[in-house]
Amino acid sequence: MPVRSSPTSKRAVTDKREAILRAGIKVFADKGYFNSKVADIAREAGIADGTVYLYFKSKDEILHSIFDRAMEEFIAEGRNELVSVEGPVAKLTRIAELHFEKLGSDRDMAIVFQVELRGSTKFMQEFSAAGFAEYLDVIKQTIEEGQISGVFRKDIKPITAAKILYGALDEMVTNWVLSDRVYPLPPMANEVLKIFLGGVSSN
Amino acid sequence: MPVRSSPTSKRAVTDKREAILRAGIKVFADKGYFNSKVADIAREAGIADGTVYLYFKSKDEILHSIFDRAMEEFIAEGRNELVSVEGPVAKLTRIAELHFEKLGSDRDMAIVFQVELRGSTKFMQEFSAAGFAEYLDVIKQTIEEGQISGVFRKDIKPITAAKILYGALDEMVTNWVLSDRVYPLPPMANEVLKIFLGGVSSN
Amino acid sequence: MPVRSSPTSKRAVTDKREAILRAGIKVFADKGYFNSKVADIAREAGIADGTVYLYFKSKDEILHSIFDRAMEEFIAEGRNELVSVEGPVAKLTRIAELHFEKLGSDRDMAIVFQVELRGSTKFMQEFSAAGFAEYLDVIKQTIEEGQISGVFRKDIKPITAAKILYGALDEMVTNWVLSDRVYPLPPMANEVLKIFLGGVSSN
Amino acid sequence: MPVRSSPTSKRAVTDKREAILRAGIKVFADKGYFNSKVADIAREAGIADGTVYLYFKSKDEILHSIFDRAMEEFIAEGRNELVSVEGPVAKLTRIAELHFEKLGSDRDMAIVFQVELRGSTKFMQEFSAAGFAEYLDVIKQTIEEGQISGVFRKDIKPITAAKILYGALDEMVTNWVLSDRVYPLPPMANEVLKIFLGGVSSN
DNA sequence: AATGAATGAGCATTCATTCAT
DNA sequence: TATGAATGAATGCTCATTCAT
Repeated sequence: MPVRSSPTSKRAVTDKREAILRAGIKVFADKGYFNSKVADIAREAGIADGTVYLYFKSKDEILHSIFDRAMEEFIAEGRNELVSVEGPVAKLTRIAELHFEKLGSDRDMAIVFQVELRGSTKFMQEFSAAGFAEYLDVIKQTIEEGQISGVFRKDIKPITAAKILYGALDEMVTNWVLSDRVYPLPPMANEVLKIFLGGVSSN
Repeated sequence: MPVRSSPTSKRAVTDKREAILRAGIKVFADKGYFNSKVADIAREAGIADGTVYLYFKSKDEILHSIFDRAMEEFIAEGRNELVSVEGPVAKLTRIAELHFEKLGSDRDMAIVFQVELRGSTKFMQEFSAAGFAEYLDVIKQTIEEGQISGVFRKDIKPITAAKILYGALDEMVTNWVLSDRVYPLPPMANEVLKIFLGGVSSN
Repeated sequence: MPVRSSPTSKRAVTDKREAILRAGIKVFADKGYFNSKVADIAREAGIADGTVYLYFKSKDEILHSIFDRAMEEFIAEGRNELVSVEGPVAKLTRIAELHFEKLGSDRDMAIVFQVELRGSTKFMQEFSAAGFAEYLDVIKQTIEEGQISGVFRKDIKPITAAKILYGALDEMVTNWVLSDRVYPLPPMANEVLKIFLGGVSSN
Repeated sequence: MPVRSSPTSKRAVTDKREAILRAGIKVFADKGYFNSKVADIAREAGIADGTVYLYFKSKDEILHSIFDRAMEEFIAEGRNELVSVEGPVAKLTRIAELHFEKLGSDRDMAIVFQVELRGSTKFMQEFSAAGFAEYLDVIKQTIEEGQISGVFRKDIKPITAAKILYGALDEMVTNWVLSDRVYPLPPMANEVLKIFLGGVSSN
C-alpha cells in the first residue's frame, strides 16, 4: 500500500473535473450555452454522458464553475501581482495588462466570458453581485488612491471612472473575440490607458 | 370582400408586427431569449401562437427584427440630430446623450440590447458586422474630425478611441440595467465625457 | 356559424381524452405502469407523443384519471342500482354481482385495478382515503342495516364483515385476472355469497 | 490464505445475502420497487453498490428472493405447525393466526407482500404459479378434509372457499398495512373465522 | 388572415449494471 | 471478495413550428 494517496483518488477526480471544465469552455465557446448538449461536453472530454453528473450536478453548474474558478484565480493572481506595484498609474497599467493577458491567452475562455456569461440577466446579476463587483472595486480603490495622492483629478467619481475603464477594457476584448482578424490583445493596454489616464489625470 | 385591399390592411399588418415586436422585447427582457416561449410572446401580443408565424419566420427572426428596427431607427435619428450639431466635442456629447436617452427610456429594450443580444457569438458577429459597425464608425469619424481640426490629440488611433467611448457608454448602460437601484441614465453622459474628452483632448 | 358548438370543440376534446385513457388502460394492463412508455400510450391512441400532454399533465395523471373516472362511475352506478333493491341480503347480492360484472366485462381495466393500482403504497393510501373507503362504507352500512333488521348476527363488527366480503370479491377478481383460463366472473357472485351470507346470517 | 475455505466464508456469504435481503425489504417497503435504487439497498446494507451483484444477478432477483425465501419459510413453518393440529376448524384457525402473526410481526415485509408484489402482472403470475398456489392448496385441502368429516357443508367448492378465506385474510392485512392506526393484527383472526366458519359449517 | 390543436424532434438526467483495481 | 467510478441506454416532457379549418 503506497504511503501517498492512491494515484486514482484525489488526482484523478481533479483531472476529470478539469477535463469537463475545459471541454465545457470549448463547447460553450463554439456553440453557445443553450445550443450545447451535455453529450457534446462529454464527448469533448472523452468520457461517457453520465460521468459528467458524477462531477457536476447539472449543465448549469458547469457554466457557473467555469466562471467561479476563473474569476477566483484571476482576482487572486491580480491582487498578488498588484502588491508589488507602486503608484496608482502603474497599478492601473498592470490591471489592464493582466486583463488582456489573461483573456488574450485563452480565446475560448474569453468567448465564454464576453459572450456566454452575458446571456442571462439572472447570471449577470449573480455575477455582478459576486466576483465582478470585487474586480470593479479594486479599480475604484486604485483611482481613489490616485485622487488622494493628487495624481488624479478630484472632480470625477471614482466608481464612474472605474466603470469607464472596465467598459473600455471589456469592449476591447469583445471586439477581439468577435473579430475575424487575429491580433495580440495585450498591446491594446497602452492604447486604452493613454486615453483613460489622459482623462483622469490632474492638469 | 373588397376588390382592392382594404385601406386598413397595410396598417393592420404593421400594427400586428409591431405588437409582436413589443411583446418580444418585454418577454425576452423578462425571461431571456432561450427561456422565452413563442407562446409567451403570442399571449403578450394578444394573438394566437400560429399568427406569430404569419409575420416572422421564426423565433430567432423576432430577436433579429427587434435589433434591426431599433438600430436602424437609432442611427437614422442620430445622424439626423448630428447634422445640426457643430464641432466634434458637441457631437460626441450629443451621441452619448442620445445613447443614454434612447436606452434609458425603455428598460426592456435596454435589457434585450445589453444582455440578450450578447447571448450568442453568432448573433454578435452578425451584429458586429451590421449596425454596430456603422455606429462605431460614426464615433470614429467624429474623432477623426476632431483630430483634423486640432481639438483632439493625434497620437491616438481613432478606432481605438471610438471603442473606448463605446465601451464606456455600454458599460454604464449594463450597470444601469443590472442595478437594483433606479436612477436616470442620461446624466451619466457628462460623467463619461468629462473623462473621455479629458483623455482625448489636445493637452 | 352553426347554432350548436362546433363539432370539433367539446366533443373532439372528450374523444381524444377518452382515447388516451383507453390506450392507457390497455398499455398499463399489458406492461405495467412503470414499464409503459408515454410513447406506447400515444401510439396505441393513434396520436403524437406530445399530444398526450395537451390532455394530461403527466403519465401519473393518466393512471389517476383512469382510476378516478372508473371509481366515480362505478359508485354512481352502484348507488343508483341499489336504491331499487330491497333488503340487505338482496343488496349485498347485487353489490357482488355488480363488482363482478363491471370488472369482468373489461379485463384490461380489471388488470389495472387489481394489479397496477396496488403497485405503490402512496397510490393505495390516496385510493384508500378516497373512493375505496366509500365503497367499503356502502357494504358496511348494508350489513348494519341487516343487523338492525335482525337478518344478520349482531356479534360481528360490520366493518370487519365488510372487509371480509370485499377481500373475498377482490381475491376472486385477482384470481380471474391472473388465471390463464377464461371463465365468466359474474357467476362467482353466488359462490361467494353462499358462504359469506352463511357466515353472517343469524343462524 | 487458508487452504480450505475459511470456516467463516460460508457464513459470511449467508450473512451478506441476508443483509441485502433485509435492506431490500426495508427500502422496497419505504419507496416501492420502481422508486428504489440498487444504491439505496447497498447503502442500507452497508456495502458497496457493486457488491450487490456478487449475490444477486439483478434488482429484480432481489425482489424474487425476498418473496421466495419468505414464502418457503412460511409454508414450511405452517406445515410443521399444522401436523400437530387436529381437525379442520382448528387447522384453519391456526392458518389464519399464522398468517397474521407472520405478517403482523414485520411491517416492512408485509408492505412488500401486500403492495410491491402486486405491482406487476408478470410477477404475480409467477407468484401465483409458485408458492401462492401451494398456500391456497393447503387451505383447500383442509376444507376438503372438513367436508369429508362432515364439519363443513358439501355444497361449496373447496377452492372457492379457500380463495374466500385467503381473500379475507389478505384484505385484513392490506388494511392494516395501509392504515395510519397501529393495532395488533393477530386478534383479527377470530373475527374473520367467526364469519368464515359460520359460512362454511354444516347446519 | 387567424386560429390553436397537433406534431415530433430534441435533451437533460437517472440508474442498473459492469469492471479495473 | 469488495469496491465504487464509469458507463450509456432509456425516457418523460417541452416547445418551435405546421396546417386543417
